[in-house]
Amino acid sequence: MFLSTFENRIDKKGRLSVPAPFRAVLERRRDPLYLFKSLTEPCLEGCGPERIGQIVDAIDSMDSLSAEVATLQTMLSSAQEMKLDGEGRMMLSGDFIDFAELDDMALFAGIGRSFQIWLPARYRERETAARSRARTDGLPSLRLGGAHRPPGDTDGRR
Amino acid sequence: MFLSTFENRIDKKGRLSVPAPFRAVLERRRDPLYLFKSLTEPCLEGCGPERIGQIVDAIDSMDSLSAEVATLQTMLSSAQEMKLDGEGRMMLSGDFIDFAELDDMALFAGIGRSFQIWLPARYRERETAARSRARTDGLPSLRLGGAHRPPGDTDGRR
DNA sequence: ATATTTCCCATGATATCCCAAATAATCCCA
DNA sequence: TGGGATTATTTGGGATATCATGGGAAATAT
Repeated sequence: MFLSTFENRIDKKGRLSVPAPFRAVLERRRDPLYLFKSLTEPCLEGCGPERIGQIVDAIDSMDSLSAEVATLQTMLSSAQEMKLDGEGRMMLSGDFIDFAELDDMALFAGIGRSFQIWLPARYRERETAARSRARTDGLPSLRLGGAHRPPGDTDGRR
Repeated sequence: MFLSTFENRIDKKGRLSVPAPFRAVLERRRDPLYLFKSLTEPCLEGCGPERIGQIVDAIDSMDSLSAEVATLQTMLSSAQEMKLDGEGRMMLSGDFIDFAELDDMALFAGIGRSFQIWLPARYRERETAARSRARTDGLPSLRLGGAHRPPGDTDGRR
């Protein structure tokens, strides 16, 4: 799972360290890292191959003429497999830098099965907005059930 | 179950002992400990992996454009898996310390399936406020044996 | 040839490990 | 029941390892 946030520097050669905990998630499965442009927000998304596969499968199962398919294809066509150097750094293409409007710092935000890369200031704005929404609107309805498991269920989920 | 309150010192390296009874709860299941910033209050929340997994799964099953997803992502992005040293201590990041406005003492308050970490003075304020509310407004309706929530109950608990 | 990328090693900051001291809780026997 | 001993737990500090970062040199491409 990709969790937590990390803020790393983009050096003058354009290199950016992938946070060690995120690398560990990928290396445990010997997975390469893919980055692509978010469809909905000015940030980059990072994930392993299984998520890319899910998108491919979703496209295959849809009407190939639909607008949704065109949208998903946009994600795939922006995706790059990132190669990391010996120290776990990647080089961001100018296209990626421009899209996320990054300058010399990048903020990695883990969201479970994937993570995002943001301009730090922009991420913080968004976080503040989410927190004030949570205070006024309440928390999202999560079926944080737990209460209904039958006795003996030891909950093997991760 | 996480119960009772404990007050421990944050040493100058930023280390904080997790109360032994709380560690016992996690170790019995061989669960790691996760901390994240509360969405609504100036405190940290601690839990095991099952709650994190519920959030991850909820995100995957929701409309990824909704505000609720952004809120849940904020929770995950603030979550960290805490590694404990041989003595059962964790290192609090500066972000966590700032968010909960902790200085050199931290109060752990067990609330069943999770616990909270507060600045001790702030926790006590809150506790007395809650007690006086209970006297003036009456008790919230408690329905023990809660296995019977009707479908659609959104479960505002945290 | 010139610019860019990749590889390699150095460095400082910070987290982790390991052992020891201090404090608090528990036990046991009178 | 009391008090001393034993154990569990918390706290402290030094040594070690990890990680982000920076820069030079080699390799690759333009």
